Amino acid sequence: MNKTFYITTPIFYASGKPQIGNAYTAVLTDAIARYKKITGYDVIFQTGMDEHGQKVELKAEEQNKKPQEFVDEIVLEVKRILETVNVDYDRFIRTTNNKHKDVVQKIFQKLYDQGDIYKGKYEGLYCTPCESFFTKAQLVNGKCPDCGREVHQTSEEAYFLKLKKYESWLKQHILNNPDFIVPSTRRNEMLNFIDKGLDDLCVSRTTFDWGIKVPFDEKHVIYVWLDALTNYITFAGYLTNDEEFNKYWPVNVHVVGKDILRFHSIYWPIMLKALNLPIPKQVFAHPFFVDAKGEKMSKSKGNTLYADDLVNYFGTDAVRYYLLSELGIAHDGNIGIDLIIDRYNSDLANTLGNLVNRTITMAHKYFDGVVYEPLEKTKEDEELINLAKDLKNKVETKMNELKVSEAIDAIFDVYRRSNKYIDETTPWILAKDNEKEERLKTVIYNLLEAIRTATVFLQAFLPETADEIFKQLNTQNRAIDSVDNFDGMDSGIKLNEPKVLFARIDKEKKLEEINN
RNA sequence: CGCGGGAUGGAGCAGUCUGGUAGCUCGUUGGGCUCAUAACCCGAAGGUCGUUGGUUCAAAUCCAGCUCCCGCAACCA
Repeated sequence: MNKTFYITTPIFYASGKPQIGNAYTAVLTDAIARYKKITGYDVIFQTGMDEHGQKVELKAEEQNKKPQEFVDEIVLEVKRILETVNVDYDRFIRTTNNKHKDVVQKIFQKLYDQGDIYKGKYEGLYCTPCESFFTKAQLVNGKCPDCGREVHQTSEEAYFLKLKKYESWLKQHILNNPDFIVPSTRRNEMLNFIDKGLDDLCVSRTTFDWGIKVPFDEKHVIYVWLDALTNYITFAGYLTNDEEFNKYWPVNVHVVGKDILRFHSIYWPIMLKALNLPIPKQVFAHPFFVDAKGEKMSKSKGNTLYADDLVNYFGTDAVRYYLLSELGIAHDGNIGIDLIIDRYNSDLANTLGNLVNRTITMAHKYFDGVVYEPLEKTKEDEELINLAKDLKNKVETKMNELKVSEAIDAIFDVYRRSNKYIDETTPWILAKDNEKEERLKTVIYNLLEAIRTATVFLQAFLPETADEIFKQLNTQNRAIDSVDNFDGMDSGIKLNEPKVLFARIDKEKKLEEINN
């Protein structure tokens, strides 16, 4: 039986169309999941929607819809966007699912019965027209950040989850497991947060209806985190399918945006601990995209980008490539139309596309597209072959550290080196000399095999492009262990016709086209 | 003194733990090549490695101070 690997994205909040940041989280998780799949893991990649809450209720009301009706529509939108960036999830879950609601109520009941949840008073600054509580830090000039009106101190009855009790346990766990929260800079932030002392977490509300009811107190709705975070176990079989639950839980990685790390690395492990369940092996808080000027994207600034628009302009893999290669694990990165065009041209069109095109064209021109067994390898070949053979280990190392952009960079190193190899070996000169025919066959073979090797790994990141390259190479050898001996291209096969993978973009024209 | 991260040629980054010729991608520029998508390959220009002081034969790297930027700071997916 293969080793299991359970990975999740946060569930998307159903208040509107997900923007590029949400798409990034999904694509990043998808890349990791795909990589684990090709390296032989039994993978479950779960994503979905958080469909409850006041905001959803209000949005639905604005559109004269029932909340359920409203979220049913948003689900289609979210799924459509995930499809445009080719996110191949195994499970798409929804918190309005009956089984989920049922298990969440049982969890709430259990935590209440054992004294981890208690009834108290939620005190805070309340804006009556907005029906919302705010913290002091959220206020703008001491007024409500949404409507700008006065807020006043008030309190409502609410249920709380005890955190204090688990504070030192959690801190120890983070200290003892350096990889539990990555990157380390975020880990430090969490430790620092704990050191200030944890206040109990409010887990119910009475100000709206659209949610899961507290089982023994129907005027209370179970508040977002206890409802949303628990999706990771309710859909993994907790209390409903022991066999499956034991197989996949604890989750290997929760991939989250850095804004919601606290909920995943502090509140969530505490909930699990209180339930006497194992906690996640790892929480990965990824950085964010800001616009080309370095400013945060927001609807009011009008600099928001959406994945489906970008895919319209550049295609699925071009967008995936930009997202995955631009952001590392720690620092925020920029995104903008002209930045994407630059990267597209230099990496996808020039380095990769042109390499595949020129190589396959030569194979057709010199040998009618037939692949011949390579003969003796010269010193000239060694560097390329060694680089290609090293790739497996490099990618493995980087992916284990979740350094997706560096893994991609290692793959492109092979493509770059291949372009150089062509100039070193000058096939067009070999082709003029009949006595050099054997050498030319070897050179072409090495190029094809280097491309094939790198493309085996590219599958995880740019699946459509990898498929197209394999198709042009006319090979089905794409398994991870086909790269060990640099002999995965079968001799005797005939390559298919070359087709341009990424046509160069005329920047001026494209910008004009997009702006109109 | 809240905590943490960062400052490296025009841009984005690596190198700092384990001091010893400053590296990569993009851009600019000269050349080469013609298999290819005006592409590819080679060379060049461009950096007092934020700042001040210290340790050392030797500091981007270690130590101390200072300046500027960015995250986190409690219920916001």
